Amino acid sequence: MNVIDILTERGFVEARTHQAELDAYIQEGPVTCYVGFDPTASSLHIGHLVPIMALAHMQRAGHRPIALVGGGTGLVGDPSGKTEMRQILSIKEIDHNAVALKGQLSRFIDFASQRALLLNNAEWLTRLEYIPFLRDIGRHFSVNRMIKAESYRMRIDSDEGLSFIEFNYMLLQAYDFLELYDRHGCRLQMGGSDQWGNIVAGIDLVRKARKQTAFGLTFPLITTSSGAKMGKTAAGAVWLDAERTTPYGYYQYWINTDDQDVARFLALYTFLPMSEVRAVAQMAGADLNCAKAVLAFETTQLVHGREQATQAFQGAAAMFGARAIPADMLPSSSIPRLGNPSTDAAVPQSFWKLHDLASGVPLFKALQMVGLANSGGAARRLIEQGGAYVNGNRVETTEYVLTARDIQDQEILLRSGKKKFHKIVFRT
RNA sequence: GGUGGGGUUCCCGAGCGGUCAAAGGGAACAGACUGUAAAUCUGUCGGCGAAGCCUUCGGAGGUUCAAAUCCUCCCCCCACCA
Repeated sequence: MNVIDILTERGFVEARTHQAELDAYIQEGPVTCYVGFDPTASSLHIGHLVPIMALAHMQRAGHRPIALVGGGTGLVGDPSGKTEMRQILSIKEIDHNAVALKGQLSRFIDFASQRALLLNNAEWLTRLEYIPFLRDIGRHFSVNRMIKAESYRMRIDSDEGLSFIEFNYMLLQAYDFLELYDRHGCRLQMGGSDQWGNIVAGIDLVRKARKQTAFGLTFPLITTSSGAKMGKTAAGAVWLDAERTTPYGYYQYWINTDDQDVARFLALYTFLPMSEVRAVAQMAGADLNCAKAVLAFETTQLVHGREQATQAFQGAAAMFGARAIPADMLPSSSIPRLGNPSTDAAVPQSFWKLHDLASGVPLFKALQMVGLANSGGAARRLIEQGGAYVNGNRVETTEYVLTARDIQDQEILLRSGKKKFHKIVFRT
């Protein structure tokens, strides 16, 4: 089974060019492939996981992945599939972001001793000179063809239109491919399905400029069964950066996976063997919930490490009830299975002093302070609708005032709705 | 540069002098049902210690007892023309 087969089996492949030739090329021996990441934020989010995992699978199969941080292309902004023009970032912001992305990618891919490369296309793109670029690269591109590209169509048809700077994006990405071919013999580019046009443009450029065949592979856009884009919540994206999304929050995102998505996500977002993952597709009810715990644990562990994942798992047990994971459930997972202490260390918390409570704090105000409600009005509504709890007891009146009597074991546990908890810890 | 059409609360989108904190839908939140799932039904959905008041309809002025709605200037977007 070659790596393309593995990726296909696990649900990573939407489309690919030159199917037979690509297979033959992969069989020949270790290859070099790349995926680009635009540094539009200082953290990657769940939406980036598919390409990251794909690169990790490539490395595990003995190939050499290149993670290309788009320090140069980020200056231009990819319009592919976007309905609105991207905010153009400053060079300083992009450099800062590029550094942050490198750190996050390193958790999934081993960049030691050239086993994988981490490059920044600012290295070559920012040095380009306009006229030579037009003459050497630009002449290979047909505008007639470009404007027909699916990736541009949305914008060309839209009210907002497409600016010239964005129109150039395709050339720059194609040029990246050529550059990586020249420098590192890279002949395979992978990317999201919205990247198809850009990838094909690069393949064409390598063929025209170097008379060589290059390959492309795209990933499907992952949506949840309910149709939502992966990793989007009301609060925004789910980030890999622990400062933006806590490990507990990250774990919670995954454990709330739709029933129908569990097996698919285990295949995509963990390294658990497919023989075990397939069994999950038959599960329902309690078993399936255990599988969700495994999914949440494994994904959290990948990003935040074992200790943080364990704390998130135990925190969930403390809040929602412990759950024994059967030994034969996804046996390759290293999730703790027996005698789990349920510690709530990972549960969102804040620290108060006893005298903060001296004259009592109205509950609606506390809910707001702690972040369980966005405003006093929202907090009042929450209480009115019966969604506010203190130490597990539903609060009946908006007039409720927290006092020292509510403290249990140095803590007050607040809860909003069924699953949002916050712990106030009292220190003298 | 000319002509025409636009910019409304998180998003889409009605409103076109008072009854507008602004219809409807989506998202979101809460309740019921459950399994920290989905679907469904119900309620909520600018801010304020909740009384009434305050701030919102691209920006700045103006008319009026009263402006998201009328007028002036400006900014931005789109279409067609040049």
